[in-house]
Amino acid sequence: MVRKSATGRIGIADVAVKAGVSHATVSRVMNGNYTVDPEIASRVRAAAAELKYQPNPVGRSLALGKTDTIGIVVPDLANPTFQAILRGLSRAAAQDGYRVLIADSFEVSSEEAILAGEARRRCDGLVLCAPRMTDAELEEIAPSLHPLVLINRTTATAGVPSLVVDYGQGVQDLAEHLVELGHSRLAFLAGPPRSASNGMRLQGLETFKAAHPHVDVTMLEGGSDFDTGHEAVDAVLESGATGILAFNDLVAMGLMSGLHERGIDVPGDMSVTGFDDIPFAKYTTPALTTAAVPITELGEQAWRQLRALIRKEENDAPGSRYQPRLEVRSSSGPARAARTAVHG
Amino acid sequence: MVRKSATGRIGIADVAVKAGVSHATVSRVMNGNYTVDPEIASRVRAAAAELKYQPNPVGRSLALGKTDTIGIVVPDLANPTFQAILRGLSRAAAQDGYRVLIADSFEVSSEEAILAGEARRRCDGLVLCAPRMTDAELEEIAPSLHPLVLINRTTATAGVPSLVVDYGQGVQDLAEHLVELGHSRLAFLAGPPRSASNGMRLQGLETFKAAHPHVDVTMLEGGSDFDTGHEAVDAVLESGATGILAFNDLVAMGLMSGLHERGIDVPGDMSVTGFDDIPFAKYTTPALTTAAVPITELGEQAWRQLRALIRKEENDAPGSRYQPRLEVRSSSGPARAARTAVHG
DNA sequence: GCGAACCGAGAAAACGCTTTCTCAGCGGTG
DNA sequence: CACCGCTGAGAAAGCGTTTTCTCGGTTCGC
Repeated sequence: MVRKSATGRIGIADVAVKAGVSHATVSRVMNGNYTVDPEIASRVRAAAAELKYQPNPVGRSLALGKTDTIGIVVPDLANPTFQAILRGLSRAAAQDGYRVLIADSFEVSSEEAILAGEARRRCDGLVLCAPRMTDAELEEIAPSLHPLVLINRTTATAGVPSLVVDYGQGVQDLAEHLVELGHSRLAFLAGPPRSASNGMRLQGLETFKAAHPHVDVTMLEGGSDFDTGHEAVDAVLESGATGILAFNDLVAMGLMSGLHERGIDVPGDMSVTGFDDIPFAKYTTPALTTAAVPITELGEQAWRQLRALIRKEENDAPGSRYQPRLEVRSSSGPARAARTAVHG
Repeated sequence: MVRKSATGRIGIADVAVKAGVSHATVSRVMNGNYTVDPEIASRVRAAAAELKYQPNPVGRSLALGKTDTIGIVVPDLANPTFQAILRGLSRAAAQDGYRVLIADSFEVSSEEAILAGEARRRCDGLVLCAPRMTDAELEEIAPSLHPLVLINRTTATAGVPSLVVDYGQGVQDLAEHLVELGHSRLAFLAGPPRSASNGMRLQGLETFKAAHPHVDVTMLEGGSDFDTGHEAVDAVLESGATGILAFNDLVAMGLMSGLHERGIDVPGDMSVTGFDDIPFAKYTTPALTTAAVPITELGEQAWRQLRALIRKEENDAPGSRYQPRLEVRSSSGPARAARTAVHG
């Protein structure tokens, strides 16, 4: 009997009729506008409660010009790193009454820009993790995406904060660690060729090589998941390296699993390091030496920055750089020669 | 110069002016309504392209009464199981042009209903994973949430498909497996007390106990994460059990890590099983024996069911039941006594 | 050659809400 | 007692679309 015509749901008009006031007044009451007579206000509230009225968010959004929703574009929802960013973001945003719309580009770089645009139009702001997109493309779409926060990328576009993890430094720390353990032949099991964070790692390795001319660093092609690591066993063995820097923890885990199948002992015969310190890294056997990134915090921070943009606040910290922390566990150990020396 | 007044973005009106037609005609062209003169249509398209016009989804949603978005409520975004459901759902929905809005209830049961309602109002449909909500509460809100798909719960409300994993059967299979290995003292490291899926496991165990009166099954309190498992080491040891059924893989991993610290050999001294077969289960050491659930597929299926509801199609399969598949790996092995017997 | 059916496009209504505008009604003041 | 300012609530104008309604202009049939 209270059913409204079109949508079948109860609207502001129904409450207005029931309370014997105009719908404008209902709106005022619902939004805590205190210019309404207390007596009428309570009558409206009673009517709303009785009808279980809940304002339609779409109508509200149109009128207010905001959706109380933010979007996030990720390249792969199966990757624990992005899951953690999403979690941190979602949690922080929820505390301020915002919801999160997700868009997974499934590692297809051509989708990234389109998804970003679509998501942005439905939301009040966007967090973009688009490692495959070219710089030129990013530069082109960034202005239309504002308010925008970038993860692991930077742009010349003004007013776009960047949250970037210093992968270069992290990989250097890991390499230093392996060298200190006596490894002189390293191999880097790279990530996806056009990935931005892979580029940062490569740069870090260049710096490292310059500082350690006597250390041999082989570059191996790779990817970003378990399987990549697992399939890389042959290439890794061929390289003759005894210290392996895997693109990330997933790749490292895949590699360790493959090495195990071949009967190669980690860290006895070979040391393996990962990157990210995903929650599972400490539960592998041997526990994975890695570079820990405060990734959930990064998601939270992304929300802070985005919120500042949405509220048009002065943002004193337009972006930040995260230093990975070396997490030494048991997947890395003394190199064969060094170990023999110690034992002898 | 082309900037519109209020929102600052280009609207249909700008295109209309530029093309010298009414905004109704622009709308017709944009929606592929062929009652428009081809010459005019191309003029409109040119204007739209030049202005980079993109229809405002909020306005569209209001007019069309749909948002092309679905919502999902999960109890914990940190849990790989829900991450996998989300991924499968998101992927399947994306293929049909739908986006996913997420709502994390952070295991707070009182939030589940509220979040569900809020999310639903912004979307065309909802997938609900609300293990803590009481049956009564679920029954009460279900009608207002339609189109709705439930995960691991059922309801008497008509037209609400349920996708449920047969945890009862799974835990029975695991218990049988342990018994076959010679274990006669088992312990169940339970999940969150009010969790629906925990209840299903308990029921399964009752059935198991009835069939195996000679087997001793100790019930231990627990939770659903790493830490729970890690902290349960003492209780597990006290129970005297040699075969441990952990609530899920996360708990099993935490437990194994704790046992390892105590120098207890798995599976030599004790067998441990998990549940879910999360991607990391096969990379633990020893690799985890578990009950595999086709969880990504479950997310996909949730979308299928929801889509049928949204499109008001006849739905011949209102819900389905998933049988876990026993995945025997190396965390389970012969019981001490049995093993000795074998060796002797 | 005239009315009927038709076609294409503008005008206007609708979607559900917020907010400005407007105007009764009231109390206070000179 | 007339005027003014103020309060509180209804009317109406958006917000940006889609879609129905309407109507001038053709075209067709007889």
